[in-house]
Amino acid sequence: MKQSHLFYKTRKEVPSDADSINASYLIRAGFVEKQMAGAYALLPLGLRVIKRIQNIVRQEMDSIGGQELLMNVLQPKEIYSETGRWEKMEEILYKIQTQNGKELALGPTHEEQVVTLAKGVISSYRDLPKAVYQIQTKFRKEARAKSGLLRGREFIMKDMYSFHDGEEDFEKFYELSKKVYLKIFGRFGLEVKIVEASGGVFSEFSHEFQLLTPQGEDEIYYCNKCDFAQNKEIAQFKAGDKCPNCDGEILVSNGIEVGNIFPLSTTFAEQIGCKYITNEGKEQYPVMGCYGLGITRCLGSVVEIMYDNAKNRMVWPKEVAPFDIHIISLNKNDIADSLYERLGPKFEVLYDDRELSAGQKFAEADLVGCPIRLIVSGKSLEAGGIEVIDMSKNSSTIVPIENIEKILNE
RNA sequence: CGGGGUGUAGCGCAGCCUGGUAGCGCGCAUCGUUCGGGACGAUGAGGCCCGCGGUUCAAAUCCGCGCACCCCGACCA
Repeated sequence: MKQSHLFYKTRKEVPSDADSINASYLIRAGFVEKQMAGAYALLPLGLRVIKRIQNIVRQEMDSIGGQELLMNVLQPKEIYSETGRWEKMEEILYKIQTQNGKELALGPTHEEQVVTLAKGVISSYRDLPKAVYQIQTKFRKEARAKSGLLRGREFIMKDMYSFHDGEEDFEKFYELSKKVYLKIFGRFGLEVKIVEASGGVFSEFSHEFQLLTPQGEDEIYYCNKCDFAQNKEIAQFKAGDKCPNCDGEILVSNGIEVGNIFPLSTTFAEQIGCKYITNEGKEQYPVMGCYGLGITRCLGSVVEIMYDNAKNRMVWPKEVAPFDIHIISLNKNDIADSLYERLGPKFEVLYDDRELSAGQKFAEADLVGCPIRLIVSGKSLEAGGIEVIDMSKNSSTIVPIENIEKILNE
């Protein structure tokens, strides 16, 4: 992508209604634009990061047997009739009507629909286990949207639902999902903690994936030695208490909930009447789990952790960067053009082909935040080639033009 | 939902108290000089002053009612 064509504009000043580091940065750098409280448009740069996040999630969900499908944003009131959640989730549901007065909600989550779909698919223990997921925009009527992309009224979420023949099989899958979630967040460059939490309107308990950071809204109590961690909602501790599982000490931190998984038992299946015949010929309800992961929230979280506010500089983790490589030519020259032609097909490349001052190009490049920067200038050519900067290490080397691919592939 | 604050050019703001030609910075356009860390000069374009109603010869400015946004709470997969 030539930067002169890119649909974006960086800003020197942040809109005064930006309420968080992630919103300030993402707007300033031209990744998102705010439509209203809790609703952000993804501009090309932001969407590139989102797509990479989504693809990592897809890969990992597929790796444990998940199958992608896409359910509906429009949910007729009737699908809630057996679960009673039309009333229970009253405060969160955006309700609308068709031209005939039929009542609908904009989907905040999809247990009702997925179980209804499963009724048509699962009739024997031979049909189990099954796991389906979708990546979709969800709508929740937040009383107070805030923290930029971290708490929106409209946000992209991955939600997976699994169906099992018995608790034992469910538990195996549930534990597997924890591992794969940690792997996913690791690929985003995020170190998260698994935290015990309440189940809300879903189940008795749940597990949250919390990114410990002062910017988070949640309060987490965790052990400094072992894996013990609980959400404030259920924690009976205070800072300095002894860990119940080892001789460690309980610490407190804020956290951003980037994922949340719930054991649903057979509750929804029973309510909606989804059953199958076991290998002993008996009717049984499948044991279910649901597995949420906030896609747009992850975008915001990566920024909260990685953005250097003092230097106005971002370095995206390699796997989610909007572009792999940023070519910056400081003087209009054919060498940079041909380098772009060469690398373009092999990498995701952003090429700053504009005629601007070096300072302005560098300042904007710091905002875009590509992990690798290639500088083509009179100075670099005199020194023998292209300057290659690994932004995460801040290391710079001059590489002869013909060796560029070799270096980049390392 | 309760308390507080703010709405003026694409963005950041001043002007409002004390009514009288709508301003500054960034960004944008043209020209020239610059050219390895958001350069400089000159010229120029760009406005439903949040909306509706009221007071007044005259309203961005005063009064009333809405709406939106932000902050602090309450709530929250």
